Amino acid sequence: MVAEHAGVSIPTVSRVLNSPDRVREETKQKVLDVVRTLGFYPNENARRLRTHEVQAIGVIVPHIRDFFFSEIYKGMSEAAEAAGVQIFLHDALQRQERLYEGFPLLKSKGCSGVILVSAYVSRDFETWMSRAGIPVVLALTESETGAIPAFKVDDVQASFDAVAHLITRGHRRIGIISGPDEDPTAGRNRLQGYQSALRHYNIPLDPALIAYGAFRFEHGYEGMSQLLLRQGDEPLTAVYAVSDEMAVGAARCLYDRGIRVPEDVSVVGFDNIRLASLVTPTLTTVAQPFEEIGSEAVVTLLDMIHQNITEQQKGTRYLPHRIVTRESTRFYAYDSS
Amino acid sequence: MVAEHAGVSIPTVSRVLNSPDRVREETKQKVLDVVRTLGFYPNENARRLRTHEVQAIGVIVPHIRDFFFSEIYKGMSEAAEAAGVQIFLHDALQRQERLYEGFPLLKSKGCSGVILVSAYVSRDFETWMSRAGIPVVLALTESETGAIPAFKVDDVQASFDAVAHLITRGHRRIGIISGPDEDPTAGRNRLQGYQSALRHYNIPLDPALIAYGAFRFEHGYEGMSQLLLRQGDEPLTAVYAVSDEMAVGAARCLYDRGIRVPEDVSVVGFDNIRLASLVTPTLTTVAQPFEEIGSEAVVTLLDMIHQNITEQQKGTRYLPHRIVTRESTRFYAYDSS
DNA sequence: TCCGTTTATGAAAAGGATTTCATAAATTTT
DNA sequence: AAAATTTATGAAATCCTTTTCATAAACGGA
Repeated sequence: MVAEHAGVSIPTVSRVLNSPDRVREETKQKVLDVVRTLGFYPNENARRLRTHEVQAIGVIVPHIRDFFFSEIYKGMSEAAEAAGVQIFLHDALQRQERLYEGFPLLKSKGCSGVILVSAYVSRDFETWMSRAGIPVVLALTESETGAIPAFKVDDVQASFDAVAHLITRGHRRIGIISGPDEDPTAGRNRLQGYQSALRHYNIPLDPALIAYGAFRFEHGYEGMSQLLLRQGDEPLTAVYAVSDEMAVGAARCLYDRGIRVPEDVSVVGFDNIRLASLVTPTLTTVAQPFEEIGSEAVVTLLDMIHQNITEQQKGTRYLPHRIVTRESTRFYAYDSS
Repeated sequence: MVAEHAGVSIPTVSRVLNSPDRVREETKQKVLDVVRTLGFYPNENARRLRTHEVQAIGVIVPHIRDFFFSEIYKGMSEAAEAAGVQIFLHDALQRQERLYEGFPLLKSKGCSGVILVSAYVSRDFETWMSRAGIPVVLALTESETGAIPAFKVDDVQASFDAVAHLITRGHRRIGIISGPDEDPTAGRNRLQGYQSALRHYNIPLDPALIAYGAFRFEHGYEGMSQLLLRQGDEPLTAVYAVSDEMAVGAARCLYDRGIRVPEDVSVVGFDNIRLASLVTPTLTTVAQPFEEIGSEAVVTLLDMIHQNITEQQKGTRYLPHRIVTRESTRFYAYDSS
């Protein structure tokens, strides 16, 4: 080790860096000077080998290009850094098998635990994960059996609130562009919230006003154009898309057909990614607390690792969502003619 | 180490795991059985401490929320994975000192090299980097001295092309919302490209048509509103913003003032991030080959690491840009009155 | 059968920090 | 001023592997 420029022993340097009060002021300064001059940083591997600190956790995302990724990653990386833990990122590149591969891979790289973001967790997937023998926490998704700790918003309630936002502003003919029916989290749950809001306010459900898509711009566009074709005599006055990206796609579809947002049709999205406030009109949407979800997931995972358990807080914890009102929704006044 | 259940020595276990051909079949099986039974994984810290074979490189970004991050990261992670190398990400959270910290930090974590993305590299910064004693490659930026390998587009030429795109479509009064003047890469260079395009086509330079900003939506908005105030008797018919985000901000500013894009004013951006094709009108822009830049940077860095040199390919390599024509620009027909 | 190779394994060193323990120096107590 | 206590520091052990290096066993050739 180089810091013997200071003319002290190795342990003294270590003490200066770790427990500065246990060393004389004079020596401390001398050592710190050298440390600064040489730009010395202790070797993390050696230090962790000795201290048994956890060194890394893994994060698996289905697709790093998803807009919300950088939001949730921020929360995760801050929590990880605070705990002195390194994050290993694994991008599944939208391929299911790469999602699976991630677990043994990250484990072999030295990750003591894994956070799985957003991906749908089937029963099969769940047994696969448990076989990996490594603590897992879910973010933005949950497991069917509820055996794995998960952090997300209450999709049913959030969806209910989004639709209620429209209903309380006078809308009655409200379409939905939902996620894939196979996806329980962002698909079925959000559809269910939509349906129960309509029921709650005594508005008839019209299957023609339901479209499905896979969260992307194109799917929003396509879904919207289907809804327009199927809406029948009584045109819809509002659309709820279960992702901001789809909402923007839907808005574009309306724009292309000369239908104004929000004057003719109101649009609500889901996520509150940055995109929502950059488009024109800015998007009313359901805000997910991405950063908080990310940091909570990390904290919980680290707890699990330290206590050496695989299921400390079994089940899903719901974090608060909120409706962000922007330009894409407005009151609808029924024609009195 | 627990694997002495197998009745062999520690090095033998190590050999079974690392160079299986150097151990007798029988012993190998015995050891592997125990390894599987006990679910043994070698301690990564100890292994890395010994081998130095750390197989990791660091990536420093000024701000992970920048839209282009996920684009360039994709290229980097693919190249890194192909080489069997782990990426350690360091988000500077927009703070200059965290940018600096990144180098010793990543090094101490075992990174054998670092890619610095997008951040402006002053002379001071450059000496700091060299002091870290670790190979560095730049992406989307370059060093003043040109001593560090860098990958980016030719900003001057790209800028020239963007403005030429407008000029050849009949525009004469063209404003620019440039980057900060202190930023040579995306600031001065792009401004210079703008100026030389105007000169090349014999169009008078009007200082009133130059605004500055820091690449974000708000700065685009603000810059645009300044240009509108200053444009004088002969209103501008086109604006070139040196980032897509700023271009979207500028478009919003125009929208708010009832000026139509592209009917009244054409808008060109820079980057071709996904945002550009999601907004309405979709944005004509200068496409940067983010993925390629990312992967090239990784490949070069790995070369440098393996050859144990700090400056294999000194200087900047320019990758091809291209103009992507979308809805935000159109031909301008001069009033013949 | 004996000797030179090759092969399989173990003992010991190395890697770079932290931590324990012992000791020298400084400080306080009596 | 001597004894007792506290404080600052270094020597050596430790963390867990991998990697020489040495040695014993197995093998082949003459």
